[in-house]
Amino acid sequence: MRRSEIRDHLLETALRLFNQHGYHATGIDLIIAEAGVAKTTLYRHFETKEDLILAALERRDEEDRNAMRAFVEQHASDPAKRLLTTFDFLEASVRDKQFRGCMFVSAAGEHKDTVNPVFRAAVMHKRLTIAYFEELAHAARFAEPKRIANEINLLHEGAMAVAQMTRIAEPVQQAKRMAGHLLAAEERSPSARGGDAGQRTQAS
Amino acid sequence: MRRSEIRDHLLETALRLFNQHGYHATGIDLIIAEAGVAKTTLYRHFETKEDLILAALERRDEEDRNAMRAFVEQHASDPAKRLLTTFDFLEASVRDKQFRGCMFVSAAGEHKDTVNPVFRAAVMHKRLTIAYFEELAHAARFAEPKRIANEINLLHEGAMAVAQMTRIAEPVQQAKRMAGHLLAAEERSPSARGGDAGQRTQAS
DNA sequence: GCCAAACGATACAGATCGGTATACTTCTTC
DNA sequence: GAAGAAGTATACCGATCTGTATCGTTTGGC
Repeated sequence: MRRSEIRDHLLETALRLFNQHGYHATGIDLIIAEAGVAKTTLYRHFETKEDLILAALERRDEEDRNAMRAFVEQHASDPAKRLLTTFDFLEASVRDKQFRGCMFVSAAGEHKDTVNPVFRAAVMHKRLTIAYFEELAHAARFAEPKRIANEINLLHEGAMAVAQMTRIAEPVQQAKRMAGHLLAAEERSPSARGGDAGQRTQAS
Repeated sequence: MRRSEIRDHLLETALRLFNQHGYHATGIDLIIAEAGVAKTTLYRHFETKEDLILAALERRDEEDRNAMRAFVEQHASDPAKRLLTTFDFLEASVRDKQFRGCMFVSAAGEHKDTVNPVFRAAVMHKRLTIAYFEELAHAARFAEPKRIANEINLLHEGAMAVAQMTRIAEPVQQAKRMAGHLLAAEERSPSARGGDAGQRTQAS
């Protein structure tokens, strides 16, 4: 393993274990054992465990948001449909055997102080995710893109929380249907009524 | 303090600390120090820390659901409106200075194994909460009370998750508005169109 | 009022925690 | 190929973890 890869390998191992067991329950000794690395090496790359957690969350944040962008852009072209396609991406994440709930919600749940850097990193991820939703809502010419983005985000959070408990993907599909109904009733700028299914009757 | 009160006092103290710092981060030594009790006493009432967590969650489960029932029955009489009133109860919980997210979601987040008793206790709480929503949805004569209950629950979970990060109550109000729009479009048994605002135009 | 149970206080056990120190080896780079 | 950075392995540090043992004191029920 090349030296520059060790840091990446450590981050991947740490992310996997944090996801499996949580942050407090995952000790440094377990991380280095699973990564096959000496403790000295870990502490050469990360000053403290908290630094490792922060680096892992930053990595996961970028990965997640990039993956969602790529998925959505590939599976839908109409901006309004893209908002709904975010749920398809979420469904794929939830269907993963390794899914155990949102790592950022869990991070905030284990570091509840609002000034804690881990808590703040979790909040930042959610802010950036909402910003993407708003970008899509704006492109879809919804009258209130900020509110739409917050509603989509709330449905995402709800679906993930329910799926964390039930370990099934159905809540995500339900959230998508709910989002579809809500968006269909929203006002949009006239030039947005392009080729997509704008009006929807009460018959589903 | 009478002997029978010690157990209650321990549970209340543990619940407060679990809510403040999380489950792993709250040590037995802190709990007994805050409760002003000897370690021997705690272990006479609870065999292990996990037993303490389970007893605390059971207590919280009953308290929460009883409080929600009482609040809803007091603030609304129409069953359909009662479904929306559950969000008012949630808003009051979130506005509490001590709110740091749903304790059951956090419990499941720190004990992710589905066979873990703590995880199962969290799941049980959610199941019972959904059962109450279904009871209300049935009384309101919605065509699909199970689906309605799951949708209301998903909005509750989403609102709590967002509020856990933002520490504001606005997401709960937003979830209530979303629930109102969704319920207004739902089919209901004819005899349910009593004195409530059954049909709602697209103008909010 | 007696007795047993429960309490408080403290010390301790054994494990694990995050993090450091040391000494030796391997790799990269000039 | 020499030098220095980065790796491994291991021992160790002090703190903290859950849980137990000991012992004297308090208390409630008969």
